[in-house]
Amino acid sequence: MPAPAEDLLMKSEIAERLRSIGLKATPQRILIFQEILSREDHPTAEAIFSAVKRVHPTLSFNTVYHTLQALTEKELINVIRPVVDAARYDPITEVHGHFMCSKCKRIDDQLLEDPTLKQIDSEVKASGRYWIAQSQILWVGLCEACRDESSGRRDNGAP
Amino acid sequence: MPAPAEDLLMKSEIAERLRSIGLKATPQRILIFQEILSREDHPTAEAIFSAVKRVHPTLSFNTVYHTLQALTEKELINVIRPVVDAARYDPITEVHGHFMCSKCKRIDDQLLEDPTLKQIDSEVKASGRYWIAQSQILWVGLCEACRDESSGRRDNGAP
DNA sequence: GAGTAATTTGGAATCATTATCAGTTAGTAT
DNA sequence: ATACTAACTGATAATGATTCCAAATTACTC
Repeated sequence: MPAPAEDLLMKSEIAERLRSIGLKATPQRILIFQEILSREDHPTAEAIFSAVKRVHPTLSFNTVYHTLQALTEKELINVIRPVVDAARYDPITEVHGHFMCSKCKRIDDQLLEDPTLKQIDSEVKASGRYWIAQSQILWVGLCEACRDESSGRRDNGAP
Repeated sequence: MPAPAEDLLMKSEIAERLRSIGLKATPQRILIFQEILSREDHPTAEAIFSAVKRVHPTLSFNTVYHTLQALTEKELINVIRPVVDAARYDPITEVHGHFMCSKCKRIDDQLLEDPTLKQIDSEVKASGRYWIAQSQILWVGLCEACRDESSGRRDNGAP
């Protein structure tokens, strides 16, 4: 069973996408971008680094950082800054919320059915008082598994 | 002209509030809590530290951190983790959004007139899949002043 | 194919935050 | 009032994430 076409962009397509926004299509960048696009688990820079390093052993951590910065700046990916822990990266660039479990550090997408989030976002953007580059909506707490596990005690995710 | 009563809690009231949630009312904590309550500029731990240090010179940075953690945990204050930079603290604990200028680092409250934010928040909380401890809604971009200043160039607040 | 500006790399530096631990203190019981 | 104890403070050190630096390399343009 072949992977759905939209799930996996070919290297050449990714290269083209990088060039189109004025970034050089280096092998490192292509691999890093491909890695992010293939994941739904909101990986950290560290996680992306170790995944890509497996196929490109000379990759430096610094390159991952720079690439993530560049991609974020060009709005090809989205960055999440959780209340605790390192930044996470997300291939979905349209406005949506996230839930982070402060215990297991998992981040889930929080795609509400109704379009309220998007409405609020465009409302603020339309207010014109600011030029908005990024929106982040984040809930922090305990996921079902961690909540059951630690019944009684509560970790509220304070810094 | 005396300061409005609600603007400035007396030391004894603050002490009482600390004790009521099981925290010792030490002079350091009272001063730190008082400082946060008096400010609307979402100060960093560092900023709180240097303000309180002026009236209590032996205060350590560590104590500020611990106190902020304790107050956040008990939900007496709110913590904001911006996309860039250090954590900010906010005396307003009810759900509201924030806007952060990625250039001058200022954070403004984003109190939308309609109750949509609160609605979304209770919706997610009510969904029951998670135990929510904290909600954070953050827009990052350029404030009016910084936008005008840097006409043409755009800083999108990437990490 | 050569030139050039962007990119990669590794190491070191910085910044925010957390841990350790001995000494001190607030709140309580005597 | 005094003593007790758990909680708190403060100095220092450690950690973890992110950024800076400068030299070597490489993708893209002509």
